[in-house]
Amino acid sequence: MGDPTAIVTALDRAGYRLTEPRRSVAALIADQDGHFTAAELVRDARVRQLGVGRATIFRTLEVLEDLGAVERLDLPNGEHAYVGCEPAHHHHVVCSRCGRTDEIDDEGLRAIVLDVARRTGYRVDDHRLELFGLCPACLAPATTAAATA
Amino acid sequence: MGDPTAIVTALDRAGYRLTEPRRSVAALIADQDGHFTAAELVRDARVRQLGVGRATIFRTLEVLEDLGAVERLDLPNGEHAYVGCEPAHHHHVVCSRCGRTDEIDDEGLRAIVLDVARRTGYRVDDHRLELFGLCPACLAPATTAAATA
DNA sequence: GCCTCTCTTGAGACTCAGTCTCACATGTGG
DNA sequence: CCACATGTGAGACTGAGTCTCAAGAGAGGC
Repeated sequence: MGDPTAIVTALDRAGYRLTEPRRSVAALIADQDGHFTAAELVRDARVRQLGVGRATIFRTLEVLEDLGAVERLDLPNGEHAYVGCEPAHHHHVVCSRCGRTDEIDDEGLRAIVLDVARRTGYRVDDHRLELFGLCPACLAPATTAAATA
Repeated sequence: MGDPTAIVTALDRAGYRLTEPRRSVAALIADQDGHFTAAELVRDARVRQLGVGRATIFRTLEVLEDLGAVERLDLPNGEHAYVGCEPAHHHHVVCSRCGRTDEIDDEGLRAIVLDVARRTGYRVDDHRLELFGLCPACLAPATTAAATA
C-alpha cells in the first residue's frame, strides 16, 4: 500500500480541488508497482468499487502528467504506460518482465544532445530516453537457472 | 518521388512475395518526407486509388519494421509514426514542425547504458532515444523573425 | 453552519487506431 | 501453365482515449 500524499499535495498546491475521485485515483496510483496503464487503473477502480468513472481517470492522469507527478512511458509493444515519480527531469529503466521501473538521471545525455545539435544543426528542445531490460530481481532466477542448466 | 527499390529488395531478400499491394506501399513510403503515420499511408493510398486495403498497409508496415526497413517512433503527442531508414541500429532527431527526421548514431549512448546497468543492476537489453526540436530549415525563419522583432 | 459559484464528475456516445476473420486472389517454384 | 502456399480486401470487431452535458460537490465567504 503506497502513500498517495505526495500526489494529493501536488494537486492541492497547483490549485486543483481535492475531490474524492482524485483522492481515489491517487490511492490507486500509489498502490501500483512499477508502471501501469490507464486501463489497469480503470479495472482496479472497478474492482474496488470506487465509483470513479473512466473519463475521470484519464483526466486525472492528464493533470498529474502536467504536474510531473506521473510520467508517461511508451512501452516497446506500443502501449502507453505511466509511472509515478518525482517531478524532475529524468528517465527510466523498465523491467520487461515485472514492470518495475527505476529512475536514472540525465547525466551524460546532455553531452549527446549537444553533440547531435552541433552536427545536425537542429535545435533540440526535448528528448526521451527509455531503457528496457531485466531488473536485478528478475535477473537472479534467470542466471541461477542458466548456471544450473 | 522517392525510390522504393530498397524496400522492395529488402522484402524480396527476406523471402516475402513481391506482390502488387506491397509495391504500392513501398512506393507510398518512399514518397513520404520525414515521418508518417499508418493513417497517412491509408489516406494516400485511397487518394491515389491504389486499391490497397487498410489491413494490408498495417501488415506491410509490420513486416517492414521487422526487416528494419522502417522504424517506429513514438511522437511526444502519443501518436505512432514511422520513418523509412537504413536497417542498422540508430536513433532519430525529429523536427516538431515539419516532421523531418535525421538519423543519429549510437555514439556515446553505449557508455550511458553501461553506466546505468552498473549502477542499477539491471541487464539492459534494449533502449530507445528520440530527440525532438526544430530542424535547420524550420529554425532559419524563426531566428530571422526573432532578430527582426 | 450553510450558500453560492465554479470546477469536477459519471454515463455513455463517439472516434479512431489497430487486429482479426475468411472467402477469394495471386505470386512463384516446379 | 498449374497447384498451392502466401497474401489480400472488406468489413466486423476491440479497446484506448475524447467529448458532451446534466448533475454533483469542493471551497471560500458570510
